[in-house]
Amino acid sequence: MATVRDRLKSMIARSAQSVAGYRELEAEVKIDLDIPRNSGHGDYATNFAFALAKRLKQNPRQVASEIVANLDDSDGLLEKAEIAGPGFVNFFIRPSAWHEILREVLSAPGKYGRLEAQEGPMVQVEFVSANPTGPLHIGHGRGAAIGDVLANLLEARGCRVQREYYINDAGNQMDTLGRSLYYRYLQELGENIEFPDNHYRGEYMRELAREFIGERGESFRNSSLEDSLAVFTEYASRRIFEGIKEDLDVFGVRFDNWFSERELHDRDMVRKTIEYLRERGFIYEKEGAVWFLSTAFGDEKDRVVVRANGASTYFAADLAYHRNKFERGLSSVIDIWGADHHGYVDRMLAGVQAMGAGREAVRVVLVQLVNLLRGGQPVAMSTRGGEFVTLREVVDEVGKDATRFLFLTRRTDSPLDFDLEVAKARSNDNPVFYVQYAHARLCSVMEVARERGVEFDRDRATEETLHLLQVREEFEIMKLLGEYPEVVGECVRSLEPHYIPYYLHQLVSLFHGYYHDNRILSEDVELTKARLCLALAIKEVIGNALSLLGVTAPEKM
RNA sequence: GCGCCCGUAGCUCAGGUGGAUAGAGCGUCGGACUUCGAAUCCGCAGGCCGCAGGUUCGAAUCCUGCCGGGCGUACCA
Repeated sequence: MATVRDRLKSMIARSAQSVAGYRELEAEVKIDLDIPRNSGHGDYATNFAFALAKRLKQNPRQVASEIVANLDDSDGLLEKAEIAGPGFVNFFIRPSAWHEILREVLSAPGKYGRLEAQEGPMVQVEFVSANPTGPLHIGHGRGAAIGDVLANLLEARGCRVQREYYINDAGNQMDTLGRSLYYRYLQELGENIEFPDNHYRGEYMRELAREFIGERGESFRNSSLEDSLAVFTEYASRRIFEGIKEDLDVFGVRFDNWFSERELHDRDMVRKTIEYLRERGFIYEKEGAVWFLSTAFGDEKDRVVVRANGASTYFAADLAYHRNKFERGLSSVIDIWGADHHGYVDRMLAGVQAMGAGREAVRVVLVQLVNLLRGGQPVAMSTRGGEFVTLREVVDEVGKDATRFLFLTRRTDSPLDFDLEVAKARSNDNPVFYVQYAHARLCSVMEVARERGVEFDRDRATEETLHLLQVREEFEIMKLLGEYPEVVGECVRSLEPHYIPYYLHQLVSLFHGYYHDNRILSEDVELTKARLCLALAIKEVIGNALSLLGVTAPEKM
């Protein structure tokens, strides 16, 4: 069943068919429904007549009146439609239409707001992809939460989704990592050597060195760095990567696929990709290096793929990686990157196009950085520098739910100040608890209803019963429940999850106010049933939305 | 210097592809528990939407230029 909004929208579209000249413009002039701030302007309003009139060079009010005159409301959805001001059309929905929403929410537990799985192409969401050179920090956590939730949202809209993590387990940094462990190893064994600059000096490297000694002994003390580097590199990256997986698990993030950069090199995919691009005319040599002609697709300058010293660049591997995605049959890829990589977007999209994929085959979501604060003071966050707070520490202290909710309550586009002291100290005052409390409260009401022996069948509420819901707040809530699928859809359209937390806050706020002024369980048996339906529907939507966010919906707290 | 993102209430932030009187949370101040959960609710105060132009029936939203922040500008990853 379609939402009230969708039904109204298609009713307008049908009506507009009768406006001369609309058919030619149908694709360009979208029908947009607003919920007016002022309830005197109806339940929904559209400025559609303005847009259409402008294209047709007609009077907006004239167009509006034609649309209104031709509305075919065979379902009886409307109470009335009015033309207002210079050409707005305001729609007043027949109140009983809102009651139908409850039936829809309650008819399929866990399904409301979700679309049936579709056969369309798989969408891949690639996220986190942190180098295995240190534990995940809080910035990775934000990317993890956003990627995970975008994947959930896509699934809710019926997409098949694959979650992938790209492991940068190749290149200089791996050698640096191995050397870092080697030096810490020697230090732990009492050797008086200096730890070199520009290496990974975090405390976790000392711990790894101690564990290495425990497992592998001291025999590497006398072997040269050259001889043992591979051993240290393998050990460090493997152990760190295990830690990353564990941290993600604790944070409630799972992946379908872990893709190794090293594998690309081992299978000679980097060189083959460069040759592939060369055949297509996008590769040339200059100053001893091999260049990719990314300016052909709007990048500001061409990019090196093989350096003069013969080593390929990280970008070359990324080209090979994306080519591999296409070879796997993916036609829709969402890359989630830290905003500090924004300068990288143009060249990557150039590469995508050079490989013959459409520019829209890869969408890049830039997640702004997290400024970690402690009592208002910035905390240094460099992996090599050492002193930083890990995602794990934050999750252990603030909690998975609150951390995720905080990450998701802002546009991905917007930098985030995450103050540890504030997050910890106010943990009971966090917006997430406001929402969770409503859920727990609703569960509690259900429990009391059961104890009192209220007979109530969620699937069998009659129309007459539901129509007992006539309080203003009840209509507001039902109407908002009806908007939920639209909110999920908007998140997917914009690749912005933050609409969900804001929606939840709005819904829960209405509920708390309603709950305060009205008794759900009363002597009036039929009204009680009706209100239990409403309560259950609210609980259902809160639960569904929280599950999309990967936040638990507690029955007690 | 150039490029991308961003300037909205004291603070932290929302404000689909321009819509009617600008919205929350926190904080301040003042109220509401004998009841289904007060981790809640109700109310007051708080705004030249960075500045200046432009586009039009209409601009927080689009364009230009300033001012002020963040990030990026590697033959690093």
